[in-house]
Amino acid sequence: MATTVADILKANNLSITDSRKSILELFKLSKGALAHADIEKKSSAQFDRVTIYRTLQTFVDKGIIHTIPTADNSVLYALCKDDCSAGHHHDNHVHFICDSCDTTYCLDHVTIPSVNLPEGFTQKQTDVVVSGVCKNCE
Amino acid sequence: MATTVADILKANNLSITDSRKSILELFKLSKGALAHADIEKKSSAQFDRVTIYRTLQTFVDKGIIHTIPTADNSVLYALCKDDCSAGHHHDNHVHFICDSCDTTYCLDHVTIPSVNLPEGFTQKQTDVVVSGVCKNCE
DNA sequence: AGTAATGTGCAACAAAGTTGCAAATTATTT
DNA sequence: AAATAATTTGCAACTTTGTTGCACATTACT
Ligand SMILES: [Mn+2]
Ligand SMILES: [Mn+2]
Ligand SMILES: [Zn+2]
Ligand SMILES: [Zn+2]
Repeated sequence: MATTVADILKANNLSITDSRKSILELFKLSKGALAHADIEKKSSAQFDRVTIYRTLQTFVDKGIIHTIPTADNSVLYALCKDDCSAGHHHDNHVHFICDSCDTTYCLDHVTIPSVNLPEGFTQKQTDVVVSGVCKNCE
Repeated sequence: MATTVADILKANNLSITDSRKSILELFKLSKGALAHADIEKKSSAQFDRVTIYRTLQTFVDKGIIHTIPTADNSVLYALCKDDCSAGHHHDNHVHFICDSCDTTYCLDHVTIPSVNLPEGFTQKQTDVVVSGVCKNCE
């Protein structure tokens, strides 16, 4: 019994609506991370820009998706596969951006390496974004 | 004989103008990275928004400053201290963002750890952004 | 089915970034 | 040191991206 998108919404105390179902479905079907613009294009039904913004924000708040920092400072989102919850993300994995096909992957099994900070600096969170060529493009 | 901002501009074949001198000076005096908005505020003389955009882009192109990816996807810039040149950045250092004072540091002496990518993925560049509390705020 | 709670779309707005072009500044040549 | 050529600046106009308030629609609850 695979978890449906409705299950996920229910588990997070979110009303089950068309837009949330469609957008969450998109994430489940997508190989890589999605930007706001991708969702506007890919979703068969047409949702208002504002609805998409709010849906994404809600999903981030609930720990359903996480944002990914990129070198060109575009905003990307991907499903949380770790056990994230409202207010507590712990997506401690490396992200990979393919220079060729532009897909952004969550490398869920590549853990964040530890970093030796100078005296006086305390680490709380570490983001690692690697770019290069992905396995489909090599 | 310290290198003046004019020297840096000259070395990069850039005309020595008021805005470029002021903005470059700002970077030299600043402890941390600067956003476009910081420059608009901090520069004593008032420059047009467009001039600031273009100056920053020129400096990035010439390898004088580099951009820093951030979790909240704001665009930050900092001086390149490594031997970067036009078209060839190699700022292989860790960046640190203080959650308390919001300063972003280039940790020039903390080298990027290596990451074990899955089969088929080729690494070209790695960005590491650590957040936490800096030495001034602890 | 009826009511309360929540979410959506629209409109209007704000912020961020881009482009073309004339005027001003800087560099180069005489 | 002028004159000229090359580059840069500021303005205006525009695009793109993101935000907010509110009436209406949908979903959840009794
Ligand atoms: Mn991820
Ligand atoms: Mn740096
Ligand atoms: Zn690829
Ligand atoms: Zn600090």
